[in-house]
Amino acid sequence: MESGANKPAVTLNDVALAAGVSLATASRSLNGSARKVNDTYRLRVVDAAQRLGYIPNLFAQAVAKGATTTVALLVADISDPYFSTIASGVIQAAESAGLVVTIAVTGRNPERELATVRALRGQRPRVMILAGSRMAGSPQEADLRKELSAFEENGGRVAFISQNAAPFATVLLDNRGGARALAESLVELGYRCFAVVAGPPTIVTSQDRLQGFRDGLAAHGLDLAEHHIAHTDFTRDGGYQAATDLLQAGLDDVDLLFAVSDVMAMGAMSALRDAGLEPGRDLGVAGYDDIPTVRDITPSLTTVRIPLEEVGRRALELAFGVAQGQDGAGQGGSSTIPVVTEVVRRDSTPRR
Amino acid sequence: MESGANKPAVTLNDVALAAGVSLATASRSLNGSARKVNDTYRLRVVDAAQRLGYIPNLFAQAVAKGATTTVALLVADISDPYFSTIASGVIQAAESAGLVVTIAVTGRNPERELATVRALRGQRPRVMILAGSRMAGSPQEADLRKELSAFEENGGRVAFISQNAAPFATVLLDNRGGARALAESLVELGYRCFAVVAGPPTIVTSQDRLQGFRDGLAAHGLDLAEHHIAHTDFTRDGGYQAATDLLQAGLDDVDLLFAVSDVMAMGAMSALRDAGLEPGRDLGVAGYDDIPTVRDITPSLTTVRIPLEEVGRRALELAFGVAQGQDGAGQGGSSTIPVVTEVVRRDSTPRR
DNA sequence: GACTAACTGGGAAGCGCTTACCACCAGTTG
DNA sequence: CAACTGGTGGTAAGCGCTTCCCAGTTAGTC
Repeated sequence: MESGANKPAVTLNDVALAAGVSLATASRSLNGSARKVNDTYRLRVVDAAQRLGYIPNLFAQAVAKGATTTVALLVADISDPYFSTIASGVIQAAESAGLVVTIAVTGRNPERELATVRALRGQRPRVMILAGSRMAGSPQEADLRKELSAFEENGGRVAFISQNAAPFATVLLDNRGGARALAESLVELGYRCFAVVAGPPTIVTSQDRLQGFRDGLAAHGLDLAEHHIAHTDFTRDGGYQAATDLLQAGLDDVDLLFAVSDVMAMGAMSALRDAGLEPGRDLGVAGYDDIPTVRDITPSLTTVRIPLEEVGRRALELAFGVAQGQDGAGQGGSSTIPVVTEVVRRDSTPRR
Repeated sequence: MESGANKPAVTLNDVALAAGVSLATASRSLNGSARKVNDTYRLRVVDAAQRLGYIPNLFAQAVAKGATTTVALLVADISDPYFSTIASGVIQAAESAGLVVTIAVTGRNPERELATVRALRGQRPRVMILAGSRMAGSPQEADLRKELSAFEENGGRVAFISQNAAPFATVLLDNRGGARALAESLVELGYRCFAVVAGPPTIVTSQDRLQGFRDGLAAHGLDLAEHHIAHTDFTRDGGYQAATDLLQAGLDDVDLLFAVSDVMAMGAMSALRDAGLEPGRDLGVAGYDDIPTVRDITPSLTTVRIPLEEVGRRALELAFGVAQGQDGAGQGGSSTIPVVTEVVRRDSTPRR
């Protein structure tokens, strides 16, 4: 049954016919071709296209030109403000460059990520941007790398948003440095005993932030007790759960709780409250990322600011970036843009 | 200079050659074609594809088949949790159906929206989902409608996520009813004098929520004073600004502030605080949407729950939905799915 | 004024893939 | 055993578009 009546879409051919010119001329008139077309013809074509409601078939163009206008973005979870803010930046930059963005979700699952990259390759995007990918020692890591290299060899560009991703262009997030700076500034505020809500041990982002935090404490001769670290999902609920666990295990002497992401920090704060502790008053709390909402919560959250939208924009620019010298064999170039990270002190960490 | 060295991607032809079969056989072996292929051949092809790292070119497939596997999603602002949560739902549903999602941002600008729909049409997506679109009396409205109808006539499907969008399939958000229910439950809690942070007057969503709220009050013989309504952007900053303005104009007798979206409510709460008022204690506050964060803020926000992820999923299902009877001329069918909306009472509105 | 140069249409090949359509080969069947 | 089926490869014609290449025209040049 279906809906029937599918009037096929208007094609360039229809336009050429209507304008009484050849296909070639029509094509040349409608998109910035190098070739000039007599104004008389051009106008006739443009007019016909207008009248018929012609819309060029991007796919056909892509096939004919052998190049697309697509940018693929892989994120762990688009409903997470961290990623959606980055996505916003990518989309902004892409749209202003006339590119279309395709978003895929990997759910922080290496297997899924690999599969997604494969599938996305079928779209022959100009650029693939991977955010929230870890390149940790997962078994799929090598495959991923191979897949991406192959993609680059076919002329694609890859950009990571990450703390390090050796052979690919990367917008470098200095998670370790940021966490370290945070730790130091907390110590300076008078905090002395810390607990951490960390992500899954395999996630490099979490590892780095944890390690950086440790480094910062160590610089002041302070230590982070192993039993004051809880590993959990990189989500609000994970944060809640981990904080609850920590609380149960005993947090008596702890005066500051650091969650390795803002989203987790928010969950943790709720857990504290549910346990009768007031964040900021009974216990300092700090996060990481500076997602938009955390300045509006109470107490406003001390965190490490990453200019997320900018990161998204930069990633795209980087991918198209400077001619990478290093020509010859694939290896698009492992250029890198560092991103300035900054500790933002708010009400959740009053001076002690 | 560029990067040179672009080993062209492996094509089906290469695979066919390597497997020593014809192009047709290769094609038939690699994707569920109706035709059967001798196992001997099939395995040879599959094996060759594997070895060469063949990845089918989606665009070429699309051109050849005349049908794509793309879903286009238009949102006002992807970094807004409202939209990113919906997007998450759409992406989930799409991926499990083997479809790829393309996201475009309209910034709540009708002109941009129209342009985007046009551009997206070039992708010949199977479905276009429009969220946060208003179909209010904007001058572009007719054009949009025409564009979308044309899209449907060419075999595309359109789904709106909205409060009403006459000629297209719609996941119906009962903004009016939700706001009305909210108002009534607030009255029941003892609130008597209200102020509203509304969106731009042209946005239907805002109009409806405002009107519904009014209706709810009216049902109890209460009124909403004109000077207790502030119109502003549909953003956190808009909410902050509007609340500040209201405060300045005098809010003495008001005991509840309703913001027509949670994001705005969050901004408004910050404004209240900055003015020395404690939300929930000095003044009740309510929002709309139930975005994930609002249960974690303090005080947790009373709001109207929309199952956003589900809405996204539903939108996609609806678009593919039931054979729409109504065949014949275009008009994919203006079927509709209502979404259950529910008042969630939290700490920002203690009983008075 | 003959000859070259510079333009600009159009024809047609081809991008990577699907899918009629045809051919061929067993395997029936009376 | 001839005519006939059903099944399965291959051939080739597209899908909508770009672009190479050729040819015709006009403009320049000595």
